[in-house]
Amino acid sequence: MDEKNIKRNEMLDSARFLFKENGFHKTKMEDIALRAGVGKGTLYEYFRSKQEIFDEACVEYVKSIHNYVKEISELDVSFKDKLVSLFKGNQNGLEEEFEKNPVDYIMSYKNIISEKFVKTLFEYVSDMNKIIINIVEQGKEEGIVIKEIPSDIIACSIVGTMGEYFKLKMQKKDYALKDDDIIFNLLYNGFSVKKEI
Amino acid sequence: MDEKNIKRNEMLDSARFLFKENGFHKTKMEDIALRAGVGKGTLYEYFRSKQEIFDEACVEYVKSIHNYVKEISELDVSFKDKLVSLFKGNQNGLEEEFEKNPVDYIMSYKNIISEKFVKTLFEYVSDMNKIIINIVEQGKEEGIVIKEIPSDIIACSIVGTMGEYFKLKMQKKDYALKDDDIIFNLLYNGFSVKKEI
Amino acid sequence: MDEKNIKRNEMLDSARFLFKENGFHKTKMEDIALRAGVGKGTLYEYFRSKQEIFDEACVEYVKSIHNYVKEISELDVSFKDKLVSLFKGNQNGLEEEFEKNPVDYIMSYKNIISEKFVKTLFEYVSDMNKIIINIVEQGKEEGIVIKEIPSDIIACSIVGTMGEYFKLKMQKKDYALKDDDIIFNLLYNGFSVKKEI
Amino acid sequence: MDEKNIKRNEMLDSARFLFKENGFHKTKMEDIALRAGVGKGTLYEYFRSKQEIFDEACVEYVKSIHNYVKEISELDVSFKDKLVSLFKGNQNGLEEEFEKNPVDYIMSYKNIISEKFVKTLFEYVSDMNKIIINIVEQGKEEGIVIKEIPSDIIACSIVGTMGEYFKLKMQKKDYALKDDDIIFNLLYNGFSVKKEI
DNA sequence: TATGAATGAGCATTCATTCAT
DNA sequence: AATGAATGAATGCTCATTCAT
Repeated sequence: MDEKNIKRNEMLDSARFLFKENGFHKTKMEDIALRAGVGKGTLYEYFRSKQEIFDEACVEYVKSIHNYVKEISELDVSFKDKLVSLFKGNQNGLEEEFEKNPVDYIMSYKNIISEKFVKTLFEYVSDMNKIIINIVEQGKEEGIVIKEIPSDIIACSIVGTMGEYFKLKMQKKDYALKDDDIIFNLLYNGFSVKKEI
Repeated sequence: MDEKNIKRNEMLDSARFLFKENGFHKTKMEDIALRAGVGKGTLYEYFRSKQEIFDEACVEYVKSIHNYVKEISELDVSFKDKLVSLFKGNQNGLEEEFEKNPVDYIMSYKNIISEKFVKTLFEYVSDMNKIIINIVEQGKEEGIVIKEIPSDIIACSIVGTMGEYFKLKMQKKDYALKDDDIIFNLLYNGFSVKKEI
Repeated sequence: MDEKNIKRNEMLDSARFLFKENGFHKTKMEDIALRAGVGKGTLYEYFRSKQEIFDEACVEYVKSIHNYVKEISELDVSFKDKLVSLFKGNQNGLEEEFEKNPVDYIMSYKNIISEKFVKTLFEYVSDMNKIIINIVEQGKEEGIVIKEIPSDIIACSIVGTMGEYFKLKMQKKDYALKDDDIIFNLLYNGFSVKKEI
Repeated sequence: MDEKNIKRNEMLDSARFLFKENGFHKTKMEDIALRAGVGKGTLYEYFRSKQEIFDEACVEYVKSIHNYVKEISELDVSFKDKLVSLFKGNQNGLEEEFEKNPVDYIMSYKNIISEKFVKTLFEYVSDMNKIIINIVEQGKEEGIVIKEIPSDIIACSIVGTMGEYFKLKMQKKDYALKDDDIIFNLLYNGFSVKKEI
């Protein structure tokens, strides 16, 4: 039965790769089967339809990000360390997964993912938001984050900046590690010139 | 000739609406024609193919954002006012346009948009990035933005935060105008508690 | 009213040229109109349909061959001269018309020409056969053609040889006028070596 | 693999029948499939397109005539016997095949057959001409055919007469076997009255 | 259980024809 | 009378899915 699951995952991996590479409609069941090294009919022994494969692949994707964020949030470390960990995401083999914000990911597939899965996925995303907000609130408790700013807005800033920064990093050839420090400093202190007395 | 262009735009609008609503593959030429109030054949008098309609609609979309940003950048106002204007985008009927970052938009359609148009679109995006960076540099000249932080990283922060904030706003039922102030303050000063002497 | 007929013929000529060049299905009404220098709608002022244009063009073609043969048959000249005239057909601007035997022509279009016109055309062809047979019979009366051979079979030989000879001539670069004599001799005396006494 | 070829041929036969009966454009893929007793999609498992089916059917047709002629030419029999065999073609189930001269056949489809196949077909035809000319030259060697007449012109006469004679035979209800003798005599000795001494 | 040959619903596209100007 | 923009019926082809082996 475990062997069955291994095979299933191989198919799902083929599918994920091809969906990412060529999109849903340009990916044919035959391609998936070929890449997974099985017959076309076999796919239907493990999945009800192409749609189901796609749905599962999507859930898998969003789940992986969710788990990643959840794991970080549950570490017994400081707010700052959690923030750093979140930003390192793309250095752990998850790069390609993180190239797209989960919400944008879902939105771009909203006409392809089965309706009920869209709901599931948004639940994951909503949960992720809560987790991020929890991290922010840990920062407030630690006296690092200003209590007066609503946590959801701070989460916005963190997530948005993080996403754009990822994109920048990916295309930047002269990316330097110190850029990471700069981005943290930016989040902490903003970009305005501080008037010294 | 102008009349011809009006009709053309009506068709393009129908198409845009349906593509946005149902995606490329679920949108049939017949649907587009029906919604535009013309015959199926008429579409082919104005466009070579479904693909061409889609490409044009995409370009139109990215162009509209590009123009919006460009216009703001060319205003004879302060850095701060330009920033404010960028953030108001979604209050001018462009909301639905701005619901997605252009890069994510292009990426989500990268398997559908014709290759040559993907290139065109990325040129627009690249130009938009430059425009935003220019605005940041105006801020530096005005002595408002810290010169030591690379402008592209600041742009990241602005664009990313802006995007996420838009999403938050759209789903927030109790959105208050003061939230706008909060987000600006966040960008300017970050979220860290400032130690007073 | 005569002017009307001139225009009509211009359209028919365009059509004939294009049908011959590209075939029925690759010839669009728009092409015919364009070549005739009129609007697409105008074609429908003069003809009921594309089919009608095609039918008329075909009839015109077969009629032209029929008339050519008929005219020759009615000349007040000897059998031999009539035969020579028939063979000269392709030297009078009718070459391209004669490149195909009318029967083959009709057969190759039997699925395109309207049924009632196929009938008409075969009547023309049948009449042409009779005319050729009449010419052969004139030859018999003149004591030149052997009376014992059925005239229709002789007509076969003349028409078939003539057709193939035309094809040969068209592709032959070193065609010499004396070839014409050879072919006549062949028809008259066959190809067998004659045993002299 | 052989089974696959049998099926393929069944489809090709359906297609050939329908193309012959109704022409290329009036023959729908669905009709071909229906007649072959397979699904529409199956046709595309065996052929790339309707065009490919048509091309193959044409090649098959011209090939069959070519082979027929080639086989006769390679028999170890006299010139006369080869000629007789050629004229019997239509008594061996090839009738319907021979109803049209291959050149006329190709010409009538020149706008439908793929260009590269037209070339292939004309190569077959050209080869057939050479074969016929070889037969004529055998006749010369045997001392039966007059050496002074160019062989290609004699071939013209044979092929042309043969073609027309076939047509006549097909429509003749009172066709008699002795007609065959008459036609041979005609080819050998022509139609002119011979002056006896 | 695994397979891939067979299937046919579904859709983009073409082009003869119409009709308002 | 002449036009050409608008039309939609008609059809080739794709590919997810089935099922006999």
